Amino acid sequence: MLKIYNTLTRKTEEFQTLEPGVVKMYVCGVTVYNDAHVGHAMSAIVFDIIRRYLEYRGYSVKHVMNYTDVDDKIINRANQLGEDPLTLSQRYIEDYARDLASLNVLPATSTPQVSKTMPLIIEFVQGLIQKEAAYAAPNGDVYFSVTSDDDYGKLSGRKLDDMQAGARIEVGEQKEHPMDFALWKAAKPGEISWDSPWGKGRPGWHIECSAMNLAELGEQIDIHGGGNDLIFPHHENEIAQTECYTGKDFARYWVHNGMLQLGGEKMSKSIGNIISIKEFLSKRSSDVMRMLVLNGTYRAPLMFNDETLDAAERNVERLKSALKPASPSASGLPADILSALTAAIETAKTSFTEAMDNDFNTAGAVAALFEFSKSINTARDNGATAEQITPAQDAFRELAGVLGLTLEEKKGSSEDEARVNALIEERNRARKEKNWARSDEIRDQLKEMGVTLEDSKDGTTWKWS
RNA sequence: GGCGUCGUGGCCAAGUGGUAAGGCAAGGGUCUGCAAAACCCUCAUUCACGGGUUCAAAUCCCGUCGACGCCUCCA
Repeated sequence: MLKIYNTLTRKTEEFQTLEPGVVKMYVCGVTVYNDAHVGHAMSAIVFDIIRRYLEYRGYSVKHVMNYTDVDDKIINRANQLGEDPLTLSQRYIEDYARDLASLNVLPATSTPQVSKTMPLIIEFVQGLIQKEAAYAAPNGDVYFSVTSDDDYGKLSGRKLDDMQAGARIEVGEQKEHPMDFALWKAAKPGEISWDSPWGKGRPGWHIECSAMNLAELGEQIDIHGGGNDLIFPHHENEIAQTECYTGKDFARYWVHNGMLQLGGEKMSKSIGNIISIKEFLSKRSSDVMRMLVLNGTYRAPLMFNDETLDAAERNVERLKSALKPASPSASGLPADILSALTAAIETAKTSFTEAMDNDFNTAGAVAALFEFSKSINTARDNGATAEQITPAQDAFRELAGVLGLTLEEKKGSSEDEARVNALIEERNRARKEKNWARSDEIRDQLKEMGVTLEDSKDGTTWKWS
Protein backbone atom coordinates (compact mmCIF):
# COMPACT_ATOMS: atom_id res chain seq x y z
CA MET A 1 0.00 0.00 0.00
CA LEU A 2 1.41 3.32 -1.13
CA LYS A 3 1.55 6.05 1.47
CA ILE A 4 2.14 9.71 0.78
CA TYR A 5 2.92 12.61 3.09
CA ASN A 6 0.22 15.22 2.70
CA THR A 7 1.17 18.81 3.45
CA LEU A 8 -2.49 19.64 4.02
CA THR A 9 -2.87 17.24 6.95
CA ARG A 10 0.82 17.09 7.92
CA LYS A 11 0.43 13.34 7.98
CA THR A 12 1.47 10.35 5.92
CA GLU A 13 -1.69 8.89 4.42
CA GLU A 14 -2.68 5.88 2.36
CA PHE A 15 -2.94 6.76 -1.29
CA GLN A 16 -6.37 6.39 -2.81
CA THR A 17 -7.34 7.89 -6.12
CA LEU A 18 -10.62 9.59 -6.94
CA GLU A 19 -11.02 7.30 -9.92
CA PRO A 20 -9.70 3.72 -9.80
CA GLY A 21 -6.42 3.26 -11.62
CA VAL A 22 -6.10 6.89 -12.66
CA VAL A 23 -3.98 9.57 -11.02
CA LYS A 24 -4.65 13.21 -11.73
CA MET A 25 -1.47 15.08 -10.89
CA TYR A 26 -0.83 18.77 -11.33
CA VAL A 27 2.66 20.10 -10.73
CA CYS A 28 3.50 23.78 -10.77
CA GLY A 29 5.99 24.44 -13.51
CA VAL A 30 8.19 27.46 -14.02
CA THR A 31 7.89 31.07 -15.00
CA VAL A 32 9.67 31.18 -18.33
CA TYR A 33 11.97 34.19 -18.65
CA ASN A 34 15.43 32.82 -17.96
CA ASP A 35 17.55 29.66 -17.93
CA ALA A 36 16.21 27.08 -15.50
CA HIS A 37 18.57 26.11 -12.68
CA VAL A 38 19.35 22.90 -10.85
CA GLY A 39 16.76 23.71 -8.19
CA HIS A 40 14.11 23.49 -10.86
CA ALA A 41 15.77 20.29 -11.96
CA MET A 42 15.39 18.84 -8.49
CA SER A 43 11.68 19.56 -8.43
CA ALA A 44 11.15 18.20 -11.93
CA ILE A 45 13.09 15.05 -11.08
CA VAL A 46 11.15 14.49 -7.84
CA PHE A 47 7.81 14.56 -9.61
CA ASP A 48 9.18 12.57 -12.52
CA ILE A 49 10.13 9.82 -10.09
CA ILE A 50 6.70 9.99 -8.47
CA ARG A 51 5.06 9.78 -11.88
CA ARG A 52 7.25 6.88 -12.99
CA TYR A 53 6.62 4.99 -9.79
CA LEU A 54 2.86 5.47 -9.98
CA GLU A 55 2.99 4.12 -13.52
CA TYR A 56 5.13 1.20 -12.35
CA ARG A 57 2.43 0.46 -9.78
CA GLY A 58 -0.09 0.28 -12.59
CA TYR A 59 -1.72 3.69 -12.51
CA SER A 60 -2.46 5.70 -15.57
CA VAL A 61 -1.07 9.12 -14.71
CA LYS A 62 -2.42 12.36 -16.08
CA HIS A 63 0.52 14.62 -15.41
CA VAL A 64 -0.07 18.31 -15.98
CA MET A 65 2.76 20.82 -15.73
CA ASN A 66 1.95 24.43 -16.47
CA TYR A 67 4.03 27.20 -17.94
CA THR A 68 3.58 30.68 -16.54
CA ASP A 69 4.14 32.71 -19.68
CA VAL A 70 2.43 35.94 -18.62
CA ASP A 71 4.05 37.65 -15.65
CA ASP A 72 5.80 40.81 -14.41
CA LYS A 73 9.26 39.32 -14.70
CA ILE A 74 8.63 38.20 -18.26
CA ILE A 75 7.35 41.64 -19.19
CA ASN A 76 10.36 43.34 -17.61
CA ARG A 77 12.82 41.10 -19.34
CA ALA A 78 11.03 41.42 -22.66
CA ASN A 79 11.21 45.20 -22.32
CA GLN A 80 14.93 45.01 -21.61
CA LEU A 81 15.48 42.92 -24.71
CA GLY A 82 13.00 44.86 -26.81
CA GLU A 83 11.16 41.64 -27.51
CA ASP A 84 7.52 40.63 -27.47
CA PRO A 85 6.78 39.00 -24.09
CA LEU A 86 5.04 35.98 -25.57
CA THR A 87 7.86 35.43 -28.06
CA LEU A 88 10.31 35.52 -25.19
CA SER A 89 8.33 33.15 -23.03
CA GLN A 90 7.77 30.76 -25.93
CA ARG A 91 11.50 30.61 -26.48
CA TYR A 92 12.08 29.70 -22.84
CA ILE A 93 9.28 27.15 -22.88
CA GLU A 94 11.05 25.30 -25.64
CA ASP A 95 14.33 25.74 -23.81
CA TYR A 96 12.93 24.32 -20.58
CA ALA A 97 11.41 21.36 -22.40
CA ARG A 98 14.87 20.58 -23.79
CA ASP A 99 16.43 20.89 -20.33
CA LEU A 100 13.92 18.43 -18.92
CA ALA A 101 14.50 16.00 -21.76
CA SER A 102 18.24 16.15 -21.17
CA LEU A 103 17.56 15.29 -17.52
CA ASN A 104 15.57 12.25 -18.66
CA VAL A 105 12.39 13.75 -17.22
CA LEU A 106 9.36 12.36 -19.02
CA PRO A 107 7.31 15.07 -20.72
CA ALA A 108 4.11 15.86 -18.84
CA THR A 109 1.02 14.52 -20.52
CA SER A 110 -0.17 18.09 -20.80
CA THR A 111 1.61 21.45 -20.57
CA PRO A 112 -0.93 24.29 -20.55
CA GLN A 113 0.05 27.94 -20.78
CA VAL A 114 -1.54 30.98 -19.18
CA SER A 115 -1.69 32.90 -22.44
CA LYS A 116 -3.81 30.15 -23.95
CA THR A 117 -6.21 29.84 -21.00
CA MET A 118 -7.48 33.42 -20.92
CA PRO A 119 -11.23 32.84 -21.51
CA LEU A 120 -11.47 30.29 -18.72
CA ILE A 121 -9.48 32.49 -16.36
CA ILE A 122 -11.88 35.37 -16.97
CA GLU A 123 -14.85 33.06 -16.49
CA PHE A 124 -13.30 31.81 -13.24
CA VAL A 125 -12.83 35.35 -11.92
CA GLN A 126 -16.38 36.26 -12.87
CA GLY A 127 -17.64 33.21 -11.04
CA LEU A 128 -15.79 34.23 -7.88
CA ILE A 129 -17.25 37.73 -8.06
CA GLN A 130 -20.74 36.26 -8.42
CA LYS A 131 -20.14 34.15 -5.34
CA GLU A 132 -18.99 37.29 -3.55
CA ALA A 133 -15.59 35.77 -2.94
CA ALA A 134 -14.00 38.47 -5.05
CA TYR A 135 -14.53 42.09 -5.94
CA ALA A 136 -13.48 44.47 -8.68
CA ALA A 137 -11.61 47.58 -7.54
CA PRO A 138 -12.24 50.95 -9.18
CA ASN A 139 -8.94 50.85 -11.10
CA GLY A 140 -9.78 47.57 -12.87
CA ASP A 141 -7.96 45.19 -10.52
CA VAL A 142 -9.92 42.24 -9.18
CA TYR A 143 -9.12 40.86 -5.76
CA PHE A 144 -9.95 37.69 -3.94
CA SER A 145 -11.49 38.41 -0.56
CA VAL A 146 -9.71 36.25 2.01
CA THR A 147 -12.27 37.03 4.70
CA SER A 148 -14.95 35.42 2.53
CA ASP A 149 -13.18 32.09 2.94
CA ASP A 150 -13.50 30.52 6.39
CA ASP A 151 -10.78 27.98 5.57
CA TYR A 152 -8.22 30.50 4.39
CA GLY A 153 -4.78 29.48 5.67
CA LYS A 154 -5.49 25.79 6.08
CA LEU A 155 -2.63 24.56 3.91
CA SER A 156 0.14 26.68 5.38
CA GLY A 157 -1.28 26.66 8.89
CA ARG A 158 -1.58 30.43 9.07
CA LYS A 159 -4.20 32.62 10.57
CA LEU A 160 -5.15 35.92 9.05
CA ASP A 161 -4.54 37.67 12.36
CA ASP A 162 -0.97 36.35 12.57
CA MET A 163 -0.22 37.36 9.03
CA GLN A 164 -1.45 40.88 9.55
CA ALA A 165 1.03 41.22 12.37
CA GLY A 166 3.85 40.70 9.87
CA ALA A 167 5.69 43.91 9.19
CA ARG A 168 6.27 43.26 5.50
CA ILE A 169 2.69 43.39 4.41
CA GLU A 170 1.64 46.62 2.82
CA VAL A 171 -1.96 47.47 2.44
CA GLY A 172 -2.70 48.06 -1.20
CA GLU A 173 -4.90 51.06 -1.72
CA GLN A 174 -7.33 49.03 -3.76
CA LYS A 175 -7.61 46.15 -1.30
CA GLU A 176 -10.35 45.76 1.27
CA HIS A 177 -8.16 43.50 3.39
CA PRO A 178 -4.34 43.54 3.38
CA MET A 179 -4.15 39.81 2.59
CA ASP A 180 -6.50 39.99 -0.36
CA PHE A 181 -4.64 39.01 -3.50
CA ALA A 182 -5.03 39.90 -7.17
CA LEU A 183 -7.04 37.69 -9.48
CA TRP A 184 -6.81 40.20 -12.31
CA LYS A 185 -4.40 43.07 -12.75
CA ALA A 186 -5.36 46.16 -14.72
CA ALA A 187 -2.91 46.79 -17.54
CA LYS A 188 -0.36 49.57 -17.25
CA PRO A 189 0.12 51.68 -20.39
CA GLY A 190 1.89 49.76 -23.13
CA GLU A 191 1.72 46.43 -21.29
CA ILE A 192 0.54 43.22 -22.87
CA SER A 193 -3.12 42.79 -21.98
CA TRP A 194 -6.36 40.96 -22.66
CA ASP A 195 -9.88 42.33 -22.75
CA SER A 196 -12.05 41.55 -19.77
CA PRO A 197 -15.26 42.76 -18.12
CA TRP A 198 -12.99 44.92 -15.90
CA GLY A 199 -11.06 46.46 -18.75
CA LYS A 200 -7.74 45.51 -20.26
CA GLY A 201 -5.52 43.51 -17.99
CA ARG A 202 -3.90 40.18 -17.23
CA PRO A 203 -4.33 37.43 -14.66
CA GLY A 204 -2.76 37.38 -11.21
CA TRP A 205 -0.31 34.61 -10.51
CA HIS A 206 -2.48 32.17 -8.59
CA ILE A 207 -5.64 32.14 -10.67
CA GLU A 208 -3.89 30.63 -13.68
CA CYS A 209 -3.16 27.37 -11.89
CA SER A 210 -6.72 27.10 -10.62
CA ALA A 211 -8.03 27.63 -14.13
CA MET A 212 -5.60 25.30 -15.87
CA ASN A 213 -6.27 22.63 -13.27
CA LEU A 214 -9.96 22.91 -13.95
CA ALA A 215 -9.45 22.85 -17.70
CA GLU A 216 -7.07 19.90 -17.76
CA LEU A 217 -8.11 17.71 -14.85
CA GLY A 218 -11.50 18.90 -13.59
CA GLU A 219 -12.77 20.14 -10.27
CA GLN A 220 -10.97 17.60 -8.11
CA ILE A 221 -7.50 16.13 -8.46
CA ASP A 222 -5.42 13.53 -6.66
CA ILE A 223 -2.00 15.12 -6.34
CA HIS A 224 -0.98 18.73 -6.43
CA GLY A 225 2.75 19.26 -6.32
CA GLY A 226 5.48 21.84 -6.36
CA GLY A 227 8.35 23.22 -4.34
CA ASN A 228 7.67 23.87 -0.67
CA ASP A 229 8.32 27.55 -1.27
CA LEU A 230 5.00 27.58 -3.09
CA ILE A 231 2.96 26.47 -0.08
CA PHE A 232 2.34 30.07 0.82
CA PRO A 233 0.98 32.08 -0.77
CA HIS A 234 0.63 30.31 -4.10
CA HIS A 235 -0.97 27.01 -3.17
CA GLU A 236 -2.88 28.52 -0.29
CA ASN A 237 -4.48 30.93 -2.71
CA GLU A 238 -5.13 28.25 -5.29
CA ILE A 239 -7.08 26.21 -2.77
CA ALA A 240 -9.05 29.26 -1.71
CA GLN A 241 -9.99 30.14 -5.29
CA THR A 242 -10.80 26.69 -6.52
CA GLU A 243 -12.76 25.57 -3.51
CA CYS A 244 -14.77 28.76 -3.43
CA TYR A 245 -15.50 28.35 -7.13
CA THR A 246 -16.39 24.63 -7.17
CA GLY A 247 -17.58 24.16 -3.62
CA LYS A 248 -15.59 20.92 -3.50
CA ASP A 249 -12.34 19.77 -1.95
CA PHE A 250 -9.63 20.53 -4.48
CA ALA A 251 -6.59 18.27 -4.24
CA ARG A 252 -6.50 15.10 -2.17
CA TYR A 253 -2.72 15.07 -1.59
CA TRP A 254 -0.49 18.12 -1.50
CA VAL A 255 3.08 17.08 -2.18
CA HIS A 256 6.01 19.47 -1.81
CA ASN A 257 9.68 18.96 -2.48
CA GLY A 258 12.39 20.51 -0.32
CA MET A 259 14.79 23.14 -1.56
CA LEU A 260 18.17 22.49 -3.04
CA GLN A 261 20.84 23.98 -0.80
CA LEU A 262 23.94 25.66 -2.15
CA GLY A 263 26.38 26.82 0.49
CA GLY A 264 23.81 26.32 3.23
CA GLU A 265 21.23 28.46 1.49
CA LYS A 266 18.35 27.83 -0.84
CA MET A 267 19.37 28.18 -4.45
CA SER A 268 17.25 30.94 -5.90
CA LYS A 269 17.27 33.71 -8.39
CA SER A 270 16.84 36.40 -5.78
CA ILE A 271 19.88 35.22 -3.81
CA GLY A 272 21.84 34.78 -7.00
CA ASN A 273 23.53 31.50 -6.12
CA ILE A 274 22.42 29.82 -9.30
CA ILE A 275 23.78 26.98 -11.36
CA SER A 276 21.83 26.46 -14.55
CA ILE A 277 20.83 23.04 -15.76
CA LYS A 278 22.93 23.51 -18.86
CA GLU A 279 25.96 24.51 -16.84
CA PHE A 280 25.54 21.45 -14.63
CA LEU A 281 25.15 19.07 -17.55
CA SER A 282 28.29 20.40 -19.19
CA LYS A 283 30.20 18.95 -16.23
CA ARG A 284 28.18 16.03 -14.92
CA SER A 285 25.70 13.54 -16.28
CA SER A 286 21.95 13.66 -15.79
CA ASP A 287 22.24 10.45 -13.78
CA VAL A 288 24.45 12.27 -11.26
CA MET A 289 21.83 14.97 -10.72
CA ARG A 290 19.17 12.32 -10.35
CA MET A 291 21.27 10.24 -7.98
CA LEU A 292 21.80 13.29 -5.80
CA VAL A 293 18.03 13.60 -5.51
CA LEU A 294 17.51 9.86 -5.05
CA ASN A 295 20.00 9.62 -2.22
CA GLY A 296 18.10 12.20 -0.22
CA THR A 297 14.52 12.70 0.91
CA TYR A 298 12.40 14.60 -1.56
CA ARG A 299 10.80 16.67 1.21
CA ALA A 300 14.04 17.66 2.91
CA PRO A 301 16.64 20.24 1.90
CA LEU A 302 19.13 18.72 -0.54
CA MET A 303 22.84 19.46 -0.11
CA PHE A 304 24.38 20.41 -3.42
CA ASN A 305 28.17 20.65 -3.35
CA ASP A 306 31.26 18.99 -4.81
CA GLU A 307 31.38 16.41 -2.07
CA THR A 308 27.78 15.26 -2.42
CA LEU A 309 28.04 15.36 -6.21
CA ASP A 310 31.24 13.29 -6.22
CA ALA A 311 29.52 10.73 -4.01
CA ALA A 312 26.52 10.69 -6.35
CA GLU A 313 28.83 10.15 -9.29
CA ARG A 314 30.49 7.20 -7.56
CA ASN A 315 27.06 5.82 -6.73
CA VAL A 316 26.07 5.91 -10.37
CA GLU A 317 29.28 4.12 -11.35
CA ARG A 318 28.56 1.51 -8.74
CA LEU A 319 25.12 0.81 -10.17
CA LYS A 320 26.55 0.67 -13.68
CA SER A 321 28.93 -2.07 -12.57
CA ALA A 322 25.96 -4.41 -12.23
CA LEU A 323 25.26 -4.11 -15.94
CA LYS A 324 28.68 -5.19 -17.14
CA PRO A 325 28.33 -8.28 -19.30
CA ALA A 326 29.24 -11.77 -18.22
CA SER A 327 32.71 -12.95 -19.06
CA PRO A 328 32.76 -14.66 -22.48
CA SER A 329 34.85 -17.40 -20.93
CA ALA A 330 32.41 -17.93 -18.05
CA SER A 331 31.95 -21.56 -17.14
CA GLY A 332 28.59 -21.24 -15.46
CA LEU A 333 27.37 -20.93 -11.90
CA PRO A 334 26.94 -23.76 -9.45
CA ALA A 335 23.29 -24.37 -8.61
CA ASP A 336 23.42 -22.82 -5.16
CA ILE A 337 24.86 -19.51 -6.33
CA LEU A 338 22.47 -19.41 -9.26
CA SER A 339 19.50 -19.84 -6.96
CA ALA A 340 20.91 -17.10 -4.73
CA LEU A 341 20.92 -14.80 -7.74
CA THR A 342 17.34 -15.74 -8.58
CA ALA A 343 16.33 -15.04 -5.00
CA ALA A 344 18.13 -11.69 -5.14
CA ILE A 345 15.82 -10.59 -7.95
CA GLU A 346 12.76 -11.06 -5.80
CA THR A 347 14.41 -9.52 -2.75
CA ALA A 348 15.39 -6.47 -4.74
CA LYS A 349 11.90 -5.97 -6.15
CA THR A 350 10.29 -6.38 -2.75
CA SER A 351 12.70 -4.05 -0.94
CA PHE A 352 12.44 -1.53 -3.72
CA THR A 353 8.65 -1.48 -3.63
CA GLU A 354 8.47 -1.39 0.14
CA ALA A 355 10.76 1.61 0.22
CA MET A 356 8.97 3.48 -2.54
CA ASP A 357 5.57 2.71 -1.04
CA ASN A 358 6.71 4.53 2.07
CA ASP A 359 6.28 8.08 0.78
CA PHE A 360 8.70 7.55 -2.09
CA ASN A 361 11.68 6.63 0.05
CA THR A 362 14.13 6.76 -2.81
CA ALA A 363 17.18 6.43 -0.57
CA GLY A 364 15.84 3.06 0.52
CA ALA A 365 15.03 2.08 -3.05
CA VAL A 366 18.55 2.92 -4.15
CA ALA A 367 19.92 0.92 -1.24
CA ALA A 368 17.97 -2.06 -2.59
CA LEU A 369 19.65 -1.54 -5.94
CA PHE A 370 23.09 -1.42 -4.33
CA GLU A 371 22.45 -4.74 -2.63
CA PHE A 372 21.15 -6.13 -5.88
CA SER A 373 24.22 -4.97 -7.77
CA LYS A 374 26.38 -6.76 -5.23
CA SER A 375 24.51 -10.02 -5.91
CA ILE A 376 24.87 -9.61 -9.65
CA ASN A 377 28.57 -8.76 -9.45
CA THR A 378 29.20 -11.72 -7.17
CA ALA A 379 27.46 -14.00 -9.64
CA ARG A 380 29.58 -12.64 -12.47
CA ASP A 381 32.76 -13.02 -10.45
CA ASN A 382 31.77 -16.63 -9.82
CA GLY A 383 31.46 -17.39 -13.51
CA ALA A 384 27.84 -16.65 -14.40
CA THR A 385 27.13 -17.02 -18.10
CA ALA A 386 25.32 -14.35 -20.06
CA GLU A 387 22.20 -16.49 -20.01
CA GLN A 388 22.37 -16.85 -16.25
CA ILE A 389 23.03 -13.21 -15.48
CA THR A 390 20.67 -11.57 -17.97
CA PRO A 391 17.37 -12.04 -16.09
CA ALA A 392 18.85 -10.30 -13.07
CA GLN A 393 20.29 -7.50 -15.15
CA ASP A 394 16.95 -7.01 -16.92
CA ALA A 395 15.22 -6.69 -13.55
CA PHE A 396 17.94 -4.33 -12.40
CA ARG A 397 17.53 -2.16 -15.46
CA GLU A 398 13.78 -2.07 -14.98
CA LEU A 399 14.02 -0.87 -11.36
CA ALA A 400 16.68 1.69 -12.21
CA GLY A 401 14.37 2.85 -14.99
CA VAL A 402 11.53 3.40 -12.52
CA LEU A 403 13.83 5.88 -10.80
CA GLY A 404 14.63 7.41 -14.17
CA LEU A 405 18.29 6.44 -14.19
CA THR A 406 19.68 5.75 -17.65
CA LEU A 407 22.94 4.11 -16.51
CA GLU A 408 24.32 4.89 -19.92
CA GLU A 409 28.03 5.22 -20.47
CA LYS A 410 29.41 8.46 -21.78
CA LYS A 411 30.05 8.58 -25.46
CA GLY A 412 32.84 10.23 -27.40
CA SER A 413 33.25 10.98 -31.08
CA SER A 414 34.05 8.09 -33.39
CA GLU A 415 37.42 9.63 -34.25
CA ASP A 416 38.33 9.71 -30.57
CA GLU A 417 37.21 6.13 -30.15
CA ALA A 418 39.35 5.04 -33.06
CA ARG A 419 42.34 6.74 -31.47
CA VAL A 420 41.62 5.07 -28.14
CA ASN A 421 41.32 1.67 -29.73
CA ALA A 422 44.59 2.14 -31.62
CA LEU A 423 46.39 3.06 -28.40
CA ILE A 424 44.91 0.09 -26.59
CA GLU A 425 46.09 -2.23 -29.35
CA GLU A 426 49.56 -0.81 -29.07
CA ARG A 427 49.43 -1.23 -25.31
CA ASN A 428 48.32 -4.82 -25.65
CA ARG A 429 51.33 -5.55 -27.84
CA ALA A 430 53.58 -3.94 -25.25
CA ARG A 431 51.94 -5.99 -22.50
CA LYS A 432 52.48 -9.18 -24.48
CA GLU A 433 56.19 -8.33 -24.58
CA LYS A 434 56.02 -7.47 -20.88
CA ASN A 435 57.07 -3.94 -21.73
CA TRP A 436 55.36 -2.52 -18.65
CA ALA A 437 56.97 0.89 -18.96
CA ARG A 438 55.45 1.48 -22.40
CA SER A 439 52.18 -0.11 -21.32
CA ASP A 440 51.82 2.23 -18.34
CA GLU A 441 52.86 5.20 -20.45
CA ILE A 442 49.98 4.52 -22.81
CA ARG A 443 47.60 4.05 -19.91
CA ASP A 444 48.64 7.45 -18.53
CA GLN A 445 48.18 8.98 -21.95
CA LEU A 446 44.67 7.56 -22.17
CA LYS A 447 43.92 8.80 -18.70
CA GLU A 448 44.84 12.28 -19.87
CA MET A 449 42.30 11.83 -22.62
CA GLY A 450 39.68 10.89 -20.05
CA VAL A 451 39.76 7.16 -20.64
CA THR A 452 39.81 4.58 -17.85
CA LEU A 453 41.11 1.10 -18.63
CA GLU A 454 40.11 -2.16 -17.04
CA ASP A 455 42.23 -5.21 -17.79
CA SER A 456 40.81 -8.68 -17.29
CA LYS A 457 41.39 -12.24 -18.40
CA ASP A 458 39.08 -11.62 -21.31
CA GLY A 459 40.97 -8.57 -22.49
CA THR A 460 40.90 -4.85 -21.88
CA THR A 461 37.77 -2.76 -21.65
CA TRP A 462 37.60 1.00 -21.37
CA LYS A 463 35.24 3.87 -20.78
CA TRP A 464 35.19 7.66 -20.76
CA SER A 465 35.49 9.00 -17.25
C1' G B 1 7.58 38.37 15.80
C1' G B 2 4.23 34.33 13.45
C1' C B 3 3.87 29.56 10.77
C1' G B 4 6.37 25.07 9.30
C1' U B 5 10.30 21.32 8.60
C1' C B 6 14.35 19.27 10.92
C1' G B 7 18.96 18.03 14.01
C1' U B 8 21.58 9.98 13.23
C1' G B 9 29.34 8.04 12.32
C1' G B 10 34.43 12.39 8.52
C1' C B 11 30.32 13.36 4.40
C1' C B 12 25.22 12.17 2.09
C1' A B 13 21.56 9.57 4.57
C1' A B 14 17.39 5.19 5.90
C1' G B 15 14.98 3.95 10.13
C1' U B 16 9.23 6.99 13.87
C1' G B 17 8.28 2.17 20.33
C1' G B 18 11.80 -3.55 20.53
C1' U B 19 17.42 -2.67 20.79
C1' A B 20 21.29 1.77 14.51
C1' A B 21 19.81 0.10 6.33
C1' G B 22 22.67 1.76 2.22
C1' G B 23 26.35 4.77 -0.35
C1' C B 24 30.82 7.96 -0.30
C1' A B 25 35.43 8.56 2.28
C1' A B 26 39.17 5.77 5.30
C1' G B 27 42.08 1.19 6.72
C1' G B 28 43.17 -4.18 5.70
C1' G B 29 42.67 -8.35 2.20
C1' U B 30 41.55 -11.36 -2.63
C1' C B 31 42.40 -10.57 -7.84
C1' U B 32 46.23 -7.94 -11.14
C1' G B 33 52.89 -7.30 -14.06
C1' C B 34 51.22 -2.75 -11.62
C1' A B 35 46.63 -0.41 -11.76
C1' A B 36 41.31 0.05 -12.41
C1' A B 37 36.79 -2.37 -11.46
C1' A B 38 34.62 -6.14 -8.62
C1' C B 39 34.38 -9.05 -4.18
C1' C B 40 35.52 -9.96 1.33
C1' C B 41 36.65 -7.73 6.23
C1' U B 42 36.94 -3.32 9.65
C1' C B 43 34.56 1.40 10.64
C1' A B 44 28.10 4.90 15.73
C1' U B 45 26.79 0.56 22.91
C1' U B 46 24.85 5.31 20.02
C1' C B 47 20.97 8.90 17.32
C1' A B 48 21.82 18.02 19.29
C1' C B 49 21.26 18.72 24.74
C1' G B 50 18.23 18.30 29.52
C1' G B 51 14.06 16.13 31.81
C1' G B 52 9.65 12.76 31.52
C1' U B 53 6.29 8.42 29.93
C1' U B 54 7.27 2.99 29.15
C1' C B 55 9.25 -3.62 30.69
C1' A B 56 11.54 -1.17 26.37
C1' A B 57 12.68 5.43 23.00
C1' A B 58 16.87 7.64 17.78
C1' U B 59 11.60 6.79 17.57
C1' C B 60 6.17 9.35 22.21
C1' C B 61 5.69 14.04 25.64
C1' C B 62 7.83 18.76 27.77
C1' G B 63 11.83 22.18 27.75
C1' U B 64 16.59 24.21 25.83
C1' C B 65 19.97 25.13 21.95
C1' G B 66 20.84 25.11 16.72
C1' A B 67 19.82 24.87 11.30
C1' C B 68 16.73 25.62 7.21
C1' G B 69 12.21 27.22 4.61
C1' C B 70 7.84 30.45 4.28
C1' C B 71 5.42 35.13 5.88
C1' U B 72 7.84 39.70 -0.90
C1' C B 73 9.05 36.90 -6.57
C1' C B 74 10.53 31.84 -6.06
C1' A B 75 10.83 24.66 -7.83
